[in-house]
Amino acid sequence: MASIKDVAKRAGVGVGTVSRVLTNSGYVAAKTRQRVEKAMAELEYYPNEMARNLFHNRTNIIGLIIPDLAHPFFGMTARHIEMELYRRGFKMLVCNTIQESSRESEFLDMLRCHMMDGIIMGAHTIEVVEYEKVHAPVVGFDRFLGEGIPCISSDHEQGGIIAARRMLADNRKNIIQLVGQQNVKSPSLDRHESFASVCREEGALVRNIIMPWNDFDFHSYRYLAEDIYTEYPEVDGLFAADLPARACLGVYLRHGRLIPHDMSIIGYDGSLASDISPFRITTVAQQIPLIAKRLVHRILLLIEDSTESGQEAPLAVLLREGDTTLPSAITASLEQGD
Amino acid sequence: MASIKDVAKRAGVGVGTVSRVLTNSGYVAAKTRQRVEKAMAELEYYPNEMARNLFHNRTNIIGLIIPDLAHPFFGMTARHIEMELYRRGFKMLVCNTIQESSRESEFLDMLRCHMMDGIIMGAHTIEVVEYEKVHAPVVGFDRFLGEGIPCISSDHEQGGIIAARRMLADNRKNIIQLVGQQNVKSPSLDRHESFASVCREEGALVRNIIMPWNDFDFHSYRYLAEDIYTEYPEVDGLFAADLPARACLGVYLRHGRLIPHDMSIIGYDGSLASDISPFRITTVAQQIPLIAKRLVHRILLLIEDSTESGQEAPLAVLLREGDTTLPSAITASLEQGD
DNA sequence: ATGAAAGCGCTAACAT
DNA sequence: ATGTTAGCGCTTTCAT
Repeated sequence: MASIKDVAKRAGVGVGTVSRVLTNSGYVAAKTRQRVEKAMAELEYYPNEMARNLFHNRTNIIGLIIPDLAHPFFGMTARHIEMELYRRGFKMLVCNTIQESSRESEFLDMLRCHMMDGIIMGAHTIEVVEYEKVHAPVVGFDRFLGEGIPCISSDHEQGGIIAARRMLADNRKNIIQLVGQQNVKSPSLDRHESFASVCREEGALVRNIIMPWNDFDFHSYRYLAEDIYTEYPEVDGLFAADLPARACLGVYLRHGRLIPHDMSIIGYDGSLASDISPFRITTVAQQIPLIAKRLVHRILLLIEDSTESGQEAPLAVLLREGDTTLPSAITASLEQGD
Repeated sequence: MASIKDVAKRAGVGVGTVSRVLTNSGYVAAKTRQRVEKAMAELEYYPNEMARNLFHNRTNIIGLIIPDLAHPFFGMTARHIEMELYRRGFKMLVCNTIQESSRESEFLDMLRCHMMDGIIMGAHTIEVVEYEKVHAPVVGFDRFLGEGIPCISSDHEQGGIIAARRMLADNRKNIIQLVGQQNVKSPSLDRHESFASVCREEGALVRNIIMPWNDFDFHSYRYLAEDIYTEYPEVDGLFAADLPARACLGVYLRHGRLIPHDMSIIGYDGSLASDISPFRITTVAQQIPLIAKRLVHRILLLIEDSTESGQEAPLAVLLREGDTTLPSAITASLEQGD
């Protein structure tokens, strides 16, 4: 592999000159530049990034820690983050934690080792304490990492309210809400409280069911849905993340429930899992491209100026109508006091 | 940030000694080691990976180029590749090409710049020629990159045959097959030929419909499915990748077709998109974890010894029964000459 | 305008 | 057993 020295020798100049044409800095005579460029081409020279990184103390790599790339929501988020990073001249290194907190820790160590310039942290595994000690750029994605650490997330409280209103518009009274494990402090949990309280204010019954695991195996969701059906066949409203919502949809349908006539199902996230056929799930959609943009914006800001701080307003979520809530005509008539 | 020099100074030793305790090599007295370790702890020292990389001429980073992380098949594949790489002490840098060939090229340049130790190439954008000139470890995922470059893929020819047999077992005669754009040479295209020829041997009619784009927008699939229904309402068999298969499922159902009674649908890939509720799609599943293992194995082999070559046998695919083909009892009776 | 040289942080060979 | 030193390939002063 040709190095800068080889190029310099071949062009009959010093390495400094080669470096100057490489970086387009300082003075270099037009014909010297030509000679250097010719030498580069002939040697198929590519500047060694590792050496440059060492010098600049920067890799232009951002780490992304998420639970699981195979989950539709995280896959889509990762995709948008990568595109946004690319637009800004950065690359993305991914870490799937798959529920192993050791992985999260090791990835953090890589940050301390200057392997990455910063980390976007979207998994829900280890303790928050660790992060306060990492003296390097970190931004949380749906996760509170400590006082000084920015956190980007959707307005989940509003999300719960939107879901509740939609549920009430369908006149549902006997509602189940599926709640994920709460091992860490995440703003996304806010939706459960706001959902329940809005529903209850209107006199509906809301039961919270905690999902016992934390991985994203669709089969587990199916079993859970089956259990729920067995225990609560009379339920008329269900609020859950897109994937478990879909599992419930399948089970209740199979047991003969007419959806949306007998029962409304509202998903959360707005991932591909809600938008697929047959039966689009009515869902509270997060604005994934926007989330990605904010995350990237924030982490790069932090890299430029590590004193940057300050939280920002959560991002709006949007109700997306599907086939699992009553068509608007019916809903409207209900509201007029059906 | 503390460097090795700081540690050496604080421990009252030379940098060589510090390096020796760091790498566990050479001789170092027990109590010297202790002093060094104490100094490291006090300074919160983390060895600088960039410097190490420069010295070893290795980053332990593997690049993954794929069309789109948000696509269920690629998201799942990326997840397994990352896990496998991690197990072997490597990290994964991702590039979504999103149909932009410039992205593929730029990523390739990063390989030449020693930013990565190797690349797993699974996108379908630029010309093959470029790859023959990259003098660095590359392995293709479902893509032929040239003579010397290993390619890992499923046995797609067999996949087509399996799908065809299953279709025929349901006694289907009027079949549509959805075919992706063929901008590059990919073994995955083999399934279309084998599928069609097996079906035709048995006297079934097979129409190929080329999908006009190359991105993975579910809405586009839905429109296409609608067009297909309009033009071919009488079709009784459909073979397509999981996502378009699902789009067709939705459209045909909505138009009142009974599935699987009136019509069989067989997907391809075995991604989450086939396994979700309601209606599991009968699909020819690729063994994604195994593919990931092979890809990683291959690329690491190539890194150890760049003369490594030789193709390997394609990976078996598995039929996974779902709700879009006839239940086996009915199928069996058909086979006995119903 | 250009060459020489110092240094980024680390490792490994070479002294002692 | 340990300190010293020469690179790894690049960038950036600092002379000239």
